[in-house]
Amino acid sequence: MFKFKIKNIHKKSRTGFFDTPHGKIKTPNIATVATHGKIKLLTKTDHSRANPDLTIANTFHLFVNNKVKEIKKAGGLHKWSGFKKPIMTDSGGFQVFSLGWGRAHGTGKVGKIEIFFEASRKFDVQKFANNKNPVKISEKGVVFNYDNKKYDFTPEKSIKIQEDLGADVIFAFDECTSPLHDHFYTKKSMERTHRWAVRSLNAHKKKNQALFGIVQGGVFEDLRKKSSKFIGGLPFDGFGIGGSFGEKQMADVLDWSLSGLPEEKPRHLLGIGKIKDIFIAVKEGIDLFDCVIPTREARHGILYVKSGKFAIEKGIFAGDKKLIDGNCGCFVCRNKITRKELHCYFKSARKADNKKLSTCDVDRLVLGKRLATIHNIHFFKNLFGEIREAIADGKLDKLEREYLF
RNA sequence: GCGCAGGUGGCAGAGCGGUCAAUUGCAUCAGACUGUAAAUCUGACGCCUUUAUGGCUACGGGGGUUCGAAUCCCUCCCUGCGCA
Repeated sequence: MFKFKIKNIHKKSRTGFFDTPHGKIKTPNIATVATHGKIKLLTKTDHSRANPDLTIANTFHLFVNNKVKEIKKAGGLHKWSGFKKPIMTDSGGFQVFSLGWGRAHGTGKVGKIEIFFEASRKFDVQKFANNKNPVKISEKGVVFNYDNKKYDFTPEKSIKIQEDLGADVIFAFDECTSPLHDHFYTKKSMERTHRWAVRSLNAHKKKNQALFGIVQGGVFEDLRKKSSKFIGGLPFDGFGIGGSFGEKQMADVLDWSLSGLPEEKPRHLLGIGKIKDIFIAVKEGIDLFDCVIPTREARHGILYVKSGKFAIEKGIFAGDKKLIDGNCGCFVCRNKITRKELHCYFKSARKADNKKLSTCDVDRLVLGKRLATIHNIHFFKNLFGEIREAIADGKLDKLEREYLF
């Protein structure tokens, strides 16, 4: 189980197959984010229409929403959700950041240059003070302060929950650092994450689940290399590259992060990403991704097309009788649903005069968002199909030029 | 014809003597979203420019009261409802 077979290598890129109890994952590939075990807004039928190759659910959010017992009782995420292909679960390590320093710092994990400047100027102001972080981190683990309740998490607990959830691939519990953290903090955090990685390994008993360790180290070369070597030396089934990035440093950070990992095991770049970043990462040798972009942006009315993404709510689409993409094979385009129709679904449900939306309006709006979600998932699935083909043909650069993002 | 209620920026609709170029929503335009606090959030939205505690034109038309009017008065025009 969990054999990873590399099929083609072109420069640093590779294609391959990763065996899981729910089938082979062709790599490179992307997991569609299904935080609560299901893709937001999609029905079961929608799910099979979108037909992602794999999904990733979230340990923290399922736990906080009291779903774990129910899912365990049903026999795990696959039976509970009806999705028969590979599923991953994230450990909750990202929420240590997104609900913690991310909120305190007001930043995402991919830092923008301006924010660095801002931060260096204001670093000692209260905004960045420790007491602003609603997540308390200690050697033992983490206490989340979420929704006015406290939740204790430890590596052991995260693994236990992930075993109950029963995904094919699970992740070690880590701390995702903020791009605004300095070398000192990032180092301390990384070392703690390393100790948590060992604890996660020791806690993991169910051998029908692959456990991936996570490389940290922020934007710092020495830390990334050290983390890569340390985590790469542990008997994980695969590896996640986690933590924060500078917006312009993706390639470097990946190069350092992969430097100590064994070639023959899969590498998953956690939470990335944008089309540009995906190409950068594949060229560095990343095999797996997951990202909220396809689904979240769909809900925000952004449709992906090879020539760039566009916002379907814009006025120019009110009378546009073209398909989203004439060459697209997704459920929406195959069924000849036009941009005009989609525009209508998104716009028809706007509330007026402070009135609440009628149920009917909400249904139409949600229909638009569902269709957009199905299209975008297909777009990314198709992108990865083309990436695999291009790597095999040694034409990845040519393919990258076709995607105008 | 009489009575009543109204006429405010692309639309809906606040304001009812100064702090009003005018709340708010929609529409429009621009932007954001990277291991989902997100079916979300941000900005612009009369015209002009040296982009400013700047200038100009504006709340149906005209006239008036007032230091000052979208806000009060007169008149005309228009709309809706009721009665003839």
